[in-house]
Amino acid sequence: MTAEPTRRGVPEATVGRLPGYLRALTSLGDEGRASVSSEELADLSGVRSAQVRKDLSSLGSYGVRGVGYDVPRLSDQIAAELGLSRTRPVVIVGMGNLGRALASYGGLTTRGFHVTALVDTDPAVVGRRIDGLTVTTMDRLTPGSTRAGVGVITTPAGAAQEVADALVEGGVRSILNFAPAVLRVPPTVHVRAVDLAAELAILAFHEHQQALSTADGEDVG
Amino acid sequence: MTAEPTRRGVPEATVGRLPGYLRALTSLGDEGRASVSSEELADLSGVRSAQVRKDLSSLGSYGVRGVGYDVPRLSDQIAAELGLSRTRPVVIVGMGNLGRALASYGGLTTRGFHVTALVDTDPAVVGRRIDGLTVTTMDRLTPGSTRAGVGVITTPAGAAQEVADALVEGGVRSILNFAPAVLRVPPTVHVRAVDLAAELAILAFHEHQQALSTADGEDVG
DNA sequence: AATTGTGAAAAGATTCACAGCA
DNA sequence: TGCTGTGAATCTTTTCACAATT
Repeated sequence: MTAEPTRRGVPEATVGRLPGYLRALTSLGDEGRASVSSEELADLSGVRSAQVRKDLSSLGSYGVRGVGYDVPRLSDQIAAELGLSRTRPVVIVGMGNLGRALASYGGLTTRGFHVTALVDTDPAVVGRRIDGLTVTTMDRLTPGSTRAGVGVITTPAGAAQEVADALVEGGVRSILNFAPAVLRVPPTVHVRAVDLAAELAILAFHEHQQALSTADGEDVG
Repeated sequence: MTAEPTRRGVPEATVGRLPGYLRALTSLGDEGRASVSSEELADLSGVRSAQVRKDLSSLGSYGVRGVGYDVPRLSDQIAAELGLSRTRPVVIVGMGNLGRALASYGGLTTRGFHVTALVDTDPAVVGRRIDGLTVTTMDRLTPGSTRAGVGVITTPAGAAQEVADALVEGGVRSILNFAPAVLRVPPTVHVRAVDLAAELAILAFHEHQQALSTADGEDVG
C-alpha cells in the first residue's frame, strides 16, 4: 500500500480522462441537455465509446440501458470523484511570465481552485500586486494557507527543488511543476509535471518520423 | 498503417520519456561527464533503470557493458531521433497572458524551435510588438512560415477549432493545444493537449483519495 | 566487477462483442 | 429497439532476472 493506488480502484488512466468527460458534460449541461450516450460523450471527449463505458462503470456509474447517462447526475458524480466539491487553495511560486499568466488564468480560478498566494524571491517583485494579490516571499507563507492545497512551481529549474521542499514543509500535498526538473518529494506528495519543451520535442519526433516515412515512399493520404 | 506507428517501432511511451533523458544528458554533458550508467540516468530522469535500458535499446543504443553510455554520443542519438537537429518554426495563436508568456519563454526558443509568428484577432493587439515580433492576424500568415512547423493554440476554447483549421490549412503538421477543447484535425496532423484545469483536477483527485483513506484509518507514513 | 541488452513474466490499458435491460 | 455494463481477447507497458560483454 503505497500512496499510489486508488481507494476503490479507479485506474490511473481513467482518472486522467475524467476531467475531459466533466468538461463535455458541463457544456452539455449548459445547453440544457438531460442525457447523453456513451457514443456522443466519447465523441466530445476524443475517445472511444467503449472506453467511456468502461471508465464510467469503474466509477459505479448510473447509466440507463437504452437511454444513456443523466447529464447533471453524471457531472456531480465525476466532480465528487475528483474531489472538486471542496475548494482548494493554490499557491503559485515564481512570478515570471508564466506565473503571472497562471495567476490570472480563468480556468484555474473556476471549478474548485482558488489562488491564495503568489510567491517570488525577487525583491523587485515582492510587494507588487498581481490580480488582486500581493506577492510575498516563501517564508511569509502561513502553513494554514497551503495545507491540503496545491503548489504550482513556475520558477527556473535551478530553484524548483528548493521550492518544492518549502511547499511540502508548508503542508502542500500536490504540486504542479512547470520547471524542467525532476522533483524529489515524500511519497505522500503528488507531483504532476508539465514540460513545454518536452511536449514540443514529442511533436517534433512525430513530424520527423512522418518526414522520414514520406521520403521512403509511404502513402500519407 | 495509420499515422500513429513509428518508423522503426519506438514505442509511444518511450518517446514520451526521451526528452527527459535528453535533459538529464545535457546537464551531465555541461558538467563534463563522459559516461553515465542506466542507474544514474534513471535517477536523474525519475524512472527505473530497467526502463532506461529498454528505452535506449529500442533506439538501437550504443551503451558499453560494464561501463555505461557515452554522454555526448547518446545526447546526439536522442536529439537525432527526436528530430531536433533541424530548427522548426513555431506560430503562437492567442496573445493573452499565456500566449505572451510562451512567446518569451526561453525553453521554447532554445533547442530546435524558433517562434516565427505571433497571431491574434483583437485589433487592439494586432500590430503590437512582443518580444521582437509584430503580432499579425491569422490571414496574414504565409504558408511558408508555418509549413512543417508547430502551431501553439492559446486562445479561448471557443476559437480553438477555427484556429486549428486555419493552422492546418497553413501547413502546420503539429499542434500544441492549451485551449480546453478537443480538436478535430486530419490524421496526418499531430495534436498534443496541455490542460491546466485537468492537471489540477487530477491532483485534486489524488488528494481527495488520500483524505478518504486517512479518514478510514490507513497509515500514511 | 560492473553494467548493458533482452527474453520472459507480470501488470495495465484498450478494444471487442454481446448478454442484459429499459 | 437502443444503449449500457462487462467478461474475454488483444495490445501495450513495465518489471524481472540473468546471460553476454567489456
